[in-house]
Amino acid sequence: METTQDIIGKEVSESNAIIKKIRELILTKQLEPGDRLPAERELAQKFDVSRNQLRQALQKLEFYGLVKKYPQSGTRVSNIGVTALNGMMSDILQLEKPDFKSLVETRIIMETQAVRLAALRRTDRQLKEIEKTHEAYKLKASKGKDAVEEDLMFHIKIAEASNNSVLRSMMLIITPEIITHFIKNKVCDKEQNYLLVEEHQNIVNAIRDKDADKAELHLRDHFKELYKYCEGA
Amino acid sequence: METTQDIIGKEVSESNAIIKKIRELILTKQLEPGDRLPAERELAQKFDVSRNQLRQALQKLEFYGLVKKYPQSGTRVSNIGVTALNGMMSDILQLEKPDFKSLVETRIIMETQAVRLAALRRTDRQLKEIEKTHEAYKLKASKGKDAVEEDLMFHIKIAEASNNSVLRSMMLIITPEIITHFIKNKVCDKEQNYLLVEEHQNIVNAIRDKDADKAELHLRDHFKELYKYCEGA
DNA sequence: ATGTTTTAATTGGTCGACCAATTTGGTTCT
DNA sequence: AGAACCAAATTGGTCGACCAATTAAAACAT
Repeated sequence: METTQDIIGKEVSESNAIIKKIRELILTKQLEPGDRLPAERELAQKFDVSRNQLRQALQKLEFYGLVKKYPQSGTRVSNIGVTALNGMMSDILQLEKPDFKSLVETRIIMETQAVRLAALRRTDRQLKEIEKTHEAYKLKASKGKDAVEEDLMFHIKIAEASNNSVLRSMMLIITPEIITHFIKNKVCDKEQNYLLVEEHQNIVNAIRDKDADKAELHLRDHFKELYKYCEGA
Repeated sequence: METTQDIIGKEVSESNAIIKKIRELILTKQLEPGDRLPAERELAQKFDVSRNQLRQALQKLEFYGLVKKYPQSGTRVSNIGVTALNGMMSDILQLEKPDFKSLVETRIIMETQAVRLAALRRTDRQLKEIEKTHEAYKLKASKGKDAVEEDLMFHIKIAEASNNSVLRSMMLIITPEIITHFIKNKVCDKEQNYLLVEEHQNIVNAIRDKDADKAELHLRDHFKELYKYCEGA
């Protein structure tokens, strides 16, 4: 990240330099999938960097699942083959800060499916949660106030009800950035709030009735404006 | 994250305890959105934990965009409202290790859309990349070898060609876990490889022709088996 | 009074030393 | 010879001290 990708910031370039060196070790067969990496102190010295910098690089690699640390034992290269390791490391080195359009686009993609799953799999408990956040949104909106966060929480609860842990995590990751952008740019059109409330209600009803098609339909409807905005951004 | 979520492992419970305390500060208005957090040393002492443990918790919060660090200056709570902060923190505390079914399901969701975008937006350069990885896959498969990683790299290149940075990042995050699982469980059915090669070729062709519908169709076809497997898992 | 410069205190980041768990090789006992 | 065990060395994790950048207040000049 910032937020999503790099976690750190200042020393990201240093991290990347270290990752490049590790990739080189793999490409030259000095290090193979499944191998134990040299000890952190040793590697740090070999690369002529501080152990902290090395650890940050390893953390990034672990985040992307390319290495796995075993406390008090060692760090192992994931056993996923040289091709994948090399390819993914190269990809990671090129990661860029996510643009807002991509963010929204991805959110729409994930959520149109999440809402289907939610309709099919939601528990009663989860339905109640959704209804609760919907009530909170209605309340705020009826007062003519900004309700961006309540809106997003509503959608997060839907992702939760999809009972897909990965989908849920990913919604969590991208949501704050979207909220921030909305608040910054004052996108929230308060006049339309009464309309959005109705759309939310339609979605809630569809999920209650376990009607996946209807749920997806209403969600797409709900996202029409957002999609337009996102295209323009 | 164990890979995706938690980054650390051992002290994850300690991190969560700290996050709970921070959430409490927010709920009791001792800390409001946009505020500067107390200094790390100060907070650590207040919570009676080491500064390291506190920093790990903050790192997790920053990853999810709930907090932003400003070097040599301070850490600020994201300006996204109490409702969202409280809700998301509670969600983060409940994050679980992703199950394989969710992983594959999410991958299918993302990629069926990614392939559409790739067909529409791919550059010539990206088309070439896709073809290159396809060739690598063909080669390996024709030798009757496992080609799980080459397969996944092919799909990663498609995600790249979607020119959606978020989609790309997320594919990168979930791919290694999928590869690992496949290799472990020897899912790779070598006999079907020639079939998969043809399916890949169809997808490549559709992307080359910039035919989004056809691309999606062939991808869905390609995923049929995978989907069945995932349902059973 | 006001605007500018200096200075002291506070910040998150970094470093090297230390810790406990794990591994490993040798030693001993059977 | 083989198995069980123990101790020394190696591991990633943790801690407290230090660093440079930032900030805010105090001192000064106008």
